[in-house]
Amino acid sequence: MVSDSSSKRLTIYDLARLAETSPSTVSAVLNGTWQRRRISKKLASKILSLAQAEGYSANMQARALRSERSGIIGMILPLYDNRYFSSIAQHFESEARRRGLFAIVSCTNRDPKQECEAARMMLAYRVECLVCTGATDPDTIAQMCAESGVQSINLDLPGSKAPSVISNNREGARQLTHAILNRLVEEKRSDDPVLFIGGRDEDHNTRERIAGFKQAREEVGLVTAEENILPCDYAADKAQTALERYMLKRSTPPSAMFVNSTISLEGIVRGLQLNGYYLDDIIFGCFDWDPLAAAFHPRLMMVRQNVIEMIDRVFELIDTPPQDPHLLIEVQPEIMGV
Amino acid sequence: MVSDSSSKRLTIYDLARLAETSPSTVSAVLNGTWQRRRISKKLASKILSLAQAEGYSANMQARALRSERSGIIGMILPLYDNRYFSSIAQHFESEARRRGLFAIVSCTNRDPKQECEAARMMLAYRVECLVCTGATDPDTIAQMCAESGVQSINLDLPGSKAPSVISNNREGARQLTHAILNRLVEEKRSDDPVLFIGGRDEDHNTRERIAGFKQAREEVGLVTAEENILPCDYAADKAQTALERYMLKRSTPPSAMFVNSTISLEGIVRGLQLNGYYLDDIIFGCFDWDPLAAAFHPRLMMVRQNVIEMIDRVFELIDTPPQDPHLLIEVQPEIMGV
DNA sequence: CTAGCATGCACAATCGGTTGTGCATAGCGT
DNA sequence: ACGCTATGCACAACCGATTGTGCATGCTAG
Repeated sequence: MVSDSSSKRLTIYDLARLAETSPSTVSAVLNGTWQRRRISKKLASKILSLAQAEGYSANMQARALRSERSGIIGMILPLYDNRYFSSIAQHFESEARRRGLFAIVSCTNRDPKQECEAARMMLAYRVECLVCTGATDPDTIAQMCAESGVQSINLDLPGSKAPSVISNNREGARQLTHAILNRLVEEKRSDDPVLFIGGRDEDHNTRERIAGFKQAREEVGLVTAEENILPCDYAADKAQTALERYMLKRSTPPSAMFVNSTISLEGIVRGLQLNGYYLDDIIFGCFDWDPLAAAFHPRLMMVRQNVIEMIDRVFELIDTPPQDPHLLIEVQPEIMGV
Repeated sequence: MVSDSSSKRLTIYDLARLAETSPSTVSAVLNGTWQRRRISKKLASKILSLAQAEGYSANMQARALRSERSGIIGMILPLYDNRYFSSIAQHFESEARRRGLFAIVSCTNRDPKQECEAARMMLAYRVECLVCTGATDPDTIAQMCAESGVQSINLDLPGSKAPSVISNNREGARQLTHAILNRLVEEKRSDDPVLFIGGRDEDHNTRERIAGFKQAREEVGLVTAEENILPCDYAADKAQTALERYMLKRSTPPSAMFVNSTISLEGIVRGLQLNGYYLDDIIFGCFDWDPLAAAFHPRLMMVRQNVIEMIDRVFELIDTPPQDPHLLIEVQPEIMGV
């Protein structure tokens, strides 16, 4: 490693001087097109070993500028801090890496303005594709991408201007609800009501989950009272107060609850603990997955969305872009702890 | 919005044609140096509104290439999937955004090879600074950065070739241990042993935490037997089997445990549940923070590292790079649930 | 002996910005 | 009327790669 004392980094021009050849030849060798350009094997290996020895690393900005390919793929994400979104980020990254792409992920706090701003930044950095995860307003972003000629894909929440990959929320909710109801039967409490709590009723996923919940109950001959459906938003505090308000009318907590995310579960559990209720007898079904929570509670069943398959589907869409922007791919989640 | 049907994006040359001026003028106006270049206010606002109307967005690759400033700041991270690391990523991102920088975060699975590879990529994209979080081998990366003339900073785990920002692990552990011991006294079980479990004894943080643990016990006149210190690595399975092996000699679980991360806690709780032990009486102190876990267990105390302050310190170091690469900044964590 | 092709490489334009410099014109003082 | 400065902008070089094209040279075939 000769690394100049000058902090300037090596360019193909430096390598060309060192190898006594031309920059274009160095470029061809380093980006693998040298056979097509009929560079001799001898010169090629000379340049390669030189580059190695000197620790050359290509300036991606220059490459991107000239080749019109940034090598970057972007994702916007609501939050990192739950197992679902963080594993989405993680798999997205490693899958991108496997394909020689550099993944950049931006966290937008479920805020449409931040989503737009992040998308604008990503487009400025000339991402080759933008994956829009759990966006509150996916269509605006899809529109921005389309105007820049950049492919976009929706993940977790569907949109109408770009293909979408989501979980089969209805079927997952149906299965989770059946699991809850079976557990009630096993424990001879089949007449007790089940409370659905958490999520937003404007949001596609919540609506589907409510539909699955009702459908499962219908399938065993139960009708669902609207008062037992509480889409009070996701936040822990909202869920906690919603439950407290619900319980004003009754003296005991519901024997079973369908909780629409771990963050809602957090509020609910905290509220019940604070009020001195014994938790272990309550049957929880949570449409989300957190192994630490699952370890703590014996009657907690969880839906684990199939992140690996979802990310695979996303990259398949990237490889062969579909014609239909309404394309909706639903991936089956798994019920844990039944 | 006139957006050409041609998918080509607008450049300063297009804007110059539209505004009947020169590209250099457009550039000066758009990057704010127009006053210094004595462009008339009239022309400036004409160009600005044109850029707005046409939805111009600068090509960051071109800008970075010419100005030698990518506007990118990088971070490598072991994992996303716990509250500590995910909030590090989240605050890093928003703080970077506040400073007009674009954050890119890469997940390296505690694997030195992946860490190196990610650092290489980041350097190829000409990050202006690299923050190295919880790296297994921070010095190698600091070395790579130094050779490229890029500033680097260690976070969470210290290194010797770049300044480091970490939690005050020893003091945090000392306080957590005191909290555990106080609880034992309150519950009249002060003679029961306390088990330290989880972490790696090669790792700086674990060593410090063990030291803090022992120190706290010493301060109340207790000596710590080495058999009660089990740095069995972080993974859930490792912790589970380590605890099971430990319990072969005794019939009941320890009344109190100092658990060195939520991932270890997961294995321990799961193991105890599987073996039918009643958890709620066990006092847990966990050097990590997870509000959902905290909601579930009444006797779980947790250490919440002060991520916001740590990230602030990191950016202060970026703003005014210190001369001494051995600089170690320790941030006080907070004990939750005492 | 020479046309013709393959081989091996160098030249130069280009991507889209940034920035040092230079050149008009206008305004001002004397 | 003349010189001087201030104003307002355009020119062109450059950042570091990629890539179409062209020019020697060597070899083969006729």
